[in-house]
Amino acid sequence: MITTRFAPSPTGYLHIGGLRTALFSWLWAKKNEGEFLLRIEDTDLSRNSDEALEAILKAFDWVGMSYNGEAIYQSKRFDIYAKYVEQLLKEGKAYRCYMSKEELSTLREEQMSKGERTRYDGRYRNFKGTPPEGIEPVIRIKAPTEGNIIFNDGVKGEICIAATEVDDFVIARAGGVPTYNFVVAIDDALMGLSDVIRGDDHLYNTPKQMVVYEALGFKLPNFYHVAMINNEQGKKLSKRDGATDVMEYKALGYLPEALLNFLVRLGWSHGDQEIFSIDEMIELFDPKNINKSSSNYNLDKLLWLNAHYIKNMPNEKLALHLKEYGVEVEEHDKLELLLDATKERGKTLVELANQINLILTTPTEYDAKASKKAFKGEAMNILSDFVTMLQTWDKPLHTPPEYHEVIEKFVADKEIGFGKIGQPLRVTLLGSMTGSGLDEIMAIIGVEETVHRIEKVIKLHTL
RNA sequence: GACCCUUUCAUCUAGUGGCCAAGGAUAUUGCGUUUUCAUCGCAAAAACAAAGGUUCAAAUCCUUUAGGGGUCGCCA
Repeated sequence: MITTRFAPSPTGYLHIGGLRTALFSWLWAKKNEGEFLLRIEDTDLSRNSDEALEAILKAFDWVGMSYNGEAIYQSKRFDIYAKYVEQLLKEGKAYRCYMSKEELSTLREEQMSKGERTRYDGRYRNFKGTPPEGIEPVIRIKAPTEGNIIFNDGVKGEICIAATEVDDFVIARAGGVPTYNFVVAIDDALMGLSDVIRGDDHLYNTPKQMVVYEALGFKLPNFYHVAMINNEQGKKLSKRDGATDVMEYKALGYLPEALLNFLVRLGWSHGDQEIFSIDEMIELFDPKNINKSSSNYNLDKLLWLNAHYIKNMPNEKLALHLKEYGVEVEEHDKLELLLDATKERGKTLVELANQINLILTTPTEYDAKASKKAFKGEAMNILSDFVTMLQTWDKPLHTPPEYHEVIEKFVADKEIGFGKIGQPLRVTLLGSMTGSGLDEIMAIIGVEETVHRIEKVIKLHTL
């Protein structure tokens, strides 16, 4: 049985890097028909916020990832942690340390100046005397003092860290609140995790957590440390790099399936395959194919994927998404035609919404460059004649081919090139020189609106 | 500074000693399709960080150097 988890701390929005590790964990659990659990790391009372937690849950919901059972809150488990602190104290595997913060920082400065990695020197490890007055002690765990701490990372291979690099770290603060590395190890063990997939910024926490596992006699899970996502310049992703909040991608018009496909290919691959449906990801994901090195975030690829998913999405479903972007077309009688005519022209739902609005609303502005080019010479007469032909047309006018026939007949009768009517008509209908096919546009808006738009232009240009 | 991780086209990546004078994808450029734009199709350009080894044979193994990242909290 594979059990994985995502363990965010509710101090901000869900970051795309966090979403990727969550995705990897989720996929691995799903693939093995195991469980994916959610744990909220809120042991730091002062930094938590309800809004942050809500934002994280909302982002999970948006991408369609769900977790098994109830979310676990560490803040509600303090009694459990306290019990284990007691146990370790009793067994002599942990001890009270009365070092003041001033003493600690002096020690660090000394070590730093000697060019050493800073760490606690163990001065209270075997302390038997009378504790100093006025100091509320912290609890430290006894870490091994010699040898190496070795574990086999599922991504990076064997990791070997000298025991001297791991100090007797604090497991309970003055006041008794337990610390991160202590509670993570306990919860991961108690929640029955088989596989811990996390960012490689946690690599150095692993030996510390192993000390806790060892002291408490817990079974070690498999660890996988996934390298970071950097910005396009290869530097650490920061707010200045644009969207790092998952929900921002929704606002920008990205489909969740595109974002997940993008993220799953950042640091993971399955041969040459680029497009993965959610089901395929679940079927094919395996942490053994996770890359060792960090990867750069690349907006072009995400955009391409998003365009791909828009193009291939059934129109009904697309219409549902579009509602979130202020476009109500579900009830439109030409829905299929409208979306088929526009969805290849929008890389994001925002762009697609604009394309649709361009067709659905009578233009109020006409692109200056386009109209200068299109509305010259005989253009108004040609448009006027075209109106006449539309109004006297005696065959049905509903589909694009039917409109196409009108235009064909028109250019044949007039003995003019397609461009003579095409350019002015396009600018007339859309206000711009580029966009969907004329036949489609007319079929969508109908004869009446077509005529209306042409007459509006003629009126503007004959005053 | 110390410790740990990492290094294939601009970017994401395939590649586990011979199938590699390195493959795919995005972006770029060109051509074609399209009355426009977009889509689509075809083509081009583009990389094994460097130096030493090991081997009949190295992108793949080893060493060193250089670059990038992470960690060194009574934060998580």
